[in-house]
Amino acid sequence: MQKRITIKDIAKELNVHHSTVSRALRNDPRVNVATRDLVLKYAQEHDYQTNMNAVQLRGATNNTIALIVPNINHTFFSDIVSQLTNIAYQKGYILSVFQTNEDFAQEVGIVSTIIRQNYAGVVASISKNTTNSNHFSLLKTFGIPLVFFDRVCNDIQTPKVLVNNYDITYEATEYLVNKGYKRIAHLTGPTHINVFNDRQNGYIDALKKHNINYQKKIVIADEFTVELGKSCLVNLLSEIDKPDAIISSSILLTMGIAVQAREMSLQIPKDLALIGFGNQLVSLIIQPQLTSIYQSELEIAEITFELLEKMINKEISIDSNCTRMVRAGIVYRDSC
Amino acid sequence: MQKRITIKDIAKELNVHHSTVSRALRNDPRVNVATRDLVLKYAQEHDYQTNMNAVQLRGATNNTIALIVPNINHTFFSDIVSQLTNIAYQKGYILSVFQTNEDFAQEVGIVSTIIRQNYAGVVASISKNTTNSNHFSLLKTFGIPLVFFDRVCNDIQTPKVLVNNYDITYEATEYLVNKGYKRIAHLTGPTHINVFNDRQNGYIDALKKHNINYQKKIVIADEFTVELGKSCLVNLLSEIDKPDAIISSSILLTMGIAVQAREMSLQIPKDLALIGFGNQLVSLIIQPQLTSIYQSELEIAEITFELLEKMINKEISIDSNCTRMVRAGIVYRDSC
DNA sequence: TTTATCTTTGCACACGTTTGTATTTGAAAC
DNA sequence: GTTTCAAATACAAACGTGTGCAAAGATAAA
Repeated sequence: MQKRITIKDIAKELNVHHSTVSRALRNDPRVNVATRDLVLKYAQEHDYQTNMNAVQLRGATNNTIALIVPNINHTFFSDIVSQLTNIAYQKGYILSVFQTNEDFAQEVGIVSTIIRQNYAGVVASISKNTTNSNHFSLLKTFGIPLVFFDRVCNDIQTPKVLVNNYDITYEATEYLVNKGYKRIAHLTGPTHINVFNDRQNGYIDALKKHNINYQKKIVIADEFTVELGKSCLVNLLSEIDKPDAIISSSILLTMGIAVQAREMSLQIPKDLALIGFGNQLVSLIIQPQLTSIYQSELEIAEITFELLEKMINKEISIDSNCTRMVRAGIVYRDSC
Repeated sequence: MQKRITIKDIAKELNVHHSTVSRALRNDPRVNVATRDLVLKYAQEHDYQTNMNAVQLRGATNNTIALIVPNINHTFFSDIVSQLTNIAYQKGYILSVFQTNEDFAQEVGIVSTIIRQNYAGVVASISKNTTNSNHFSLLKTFGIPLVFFDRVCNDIQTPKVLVNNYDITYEATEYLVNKGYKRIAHLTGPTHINVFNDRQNGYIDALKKHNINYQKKIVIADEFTVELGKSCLVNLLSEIDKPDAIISSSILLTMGIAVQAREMSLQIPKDLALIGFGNQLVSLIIQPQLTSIYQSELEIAEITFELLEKMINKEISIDSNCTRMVRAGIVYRDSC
């Protein structure tokens, strides 16, 4: 392992001052073309790589954007990662992804790391166990642009990209009601997260509007797995007034329900209607194909990046509180 | 946005020298307990965050490990990400994930970024379009530990964690032969990648051993999508000697085949046997459930991290060329 | 030849932190 | 009161790069 080559090494070798080398490397017009080419050639041949720590120490920023997600395993988030990676790359940035694993302590640690390095900006969707937002406001304190998407901290003034979860759940519920289902259950996540709270309210309000008094059937799942989906269905069916339809907030829970229904020889949609958030491959693979709620990960990524880039370029303030809404939609298939 | 607080700010405020503050923050015994507590208290209250650029400029390394993957969307890789994130966190590191999107230029850019910052180490699986490994050897030049997993560059001396693709594909092929299938096709990826090359060789050798002369039915897919899987099956079935079994190298291709078969009213496994790499949720959801080849992402992640950590701690050389093999297995279900 | 103007290069300091060495302080020993 | 020693703190240099300013060198105008 050889020592890292620096601007001073090049300068010494070429008998010029290191400031000349510095300028040459950045195509400063103040340096003679001949010497510039000489420097560039030497740098190229000797694999010179800028030491960004030195550059950033002088106040410059990274060309790296940090993306914080709860769980990269969930299709929604991995799709966001993919889209955002591409957009960022096209715009000259590099995207660096961090997974909190739904763990508050890890989230705090990650934000801390991001602050200690000089990232250009941060895109985040918070963990289920995030109890306070001090670490995120710290980002703002240090002047690092922050955009939330999907799961957000409401008590912090920063741009947010949301999905119209209330509306779409209202619509989905109403759709089931109009199809004749009366005992509609809702399987969702912890309601201290805006996403699940909005969905629950949409569900409740839709039932209210249609004077259906079945609103107690809300099951809060603390984790999203197929197993939990299966046991949820078992529990729901063991009660006196079994549901005849379920709106599920997670694709894995939905799959659990579908699999369990199959194992119990329940017919979908005859015995049980099913409509789930997340329009992924499995929704098409499973029989019957599932009526699903889709969200455009591309659109979310685009808007999120657009806001972040504007913050980085000081076109909008770091304290801006603008909220952008992305519309979800329903893909009608055979499970209702 | 307030100015970032530094060690010197604290020093000035507390009327001590900044070197004392520096020592206090790192619990150096040479500083008085009283002043230490004073410093720590002040730092805490004013949200002091170490400027890692300054620290790293002096030669120190990050506590961050970079993970480079072709595509975070593929379950195999997102599982690796999850596992590796957890392991790294437990060991006091933070994992930062980069997606190359199977693009060589992006891969080069990412490696360059990693070098310019001072990452503690790199874990990588190369892109499909990686034509040379200069950028990776540059990592070694700069003394940054590198471990390859799954898809590797063979021409570079560094630890590698591989899956026994040859053996398992041989085994899978033999299994189909023993089940009575004679016209076994193989749907796989570009064979300049070790993974697909190994699988293809396992397939070919198994057929050879059993004197089956059907080895021309190898289809190289340049991308892994459901759509391509579907069209591949259409093409294969349009030929004279149609296959009666397929070994597929990608879960998405496998799904495409299964969906197309369903649409053409082909019975699996009666009309067509199917065995695919990747044992994921969809393999269980689809009917009939698929016989699949699984690889332990946890085991791969563990071994990879173990090797990387040893390199970081100088327990093994940065030029070590050790190769560790992880065993894949077959889950027997209903598609053969 | 002298003066003015422009091009090119060199110099020195700053960024925030760490660390070896020097200095100060205070107390104990003589 | 002076010396000795240890504890605590201050000083200074270094890491690699960028940049305002000064200086030198070259060219053109007078």
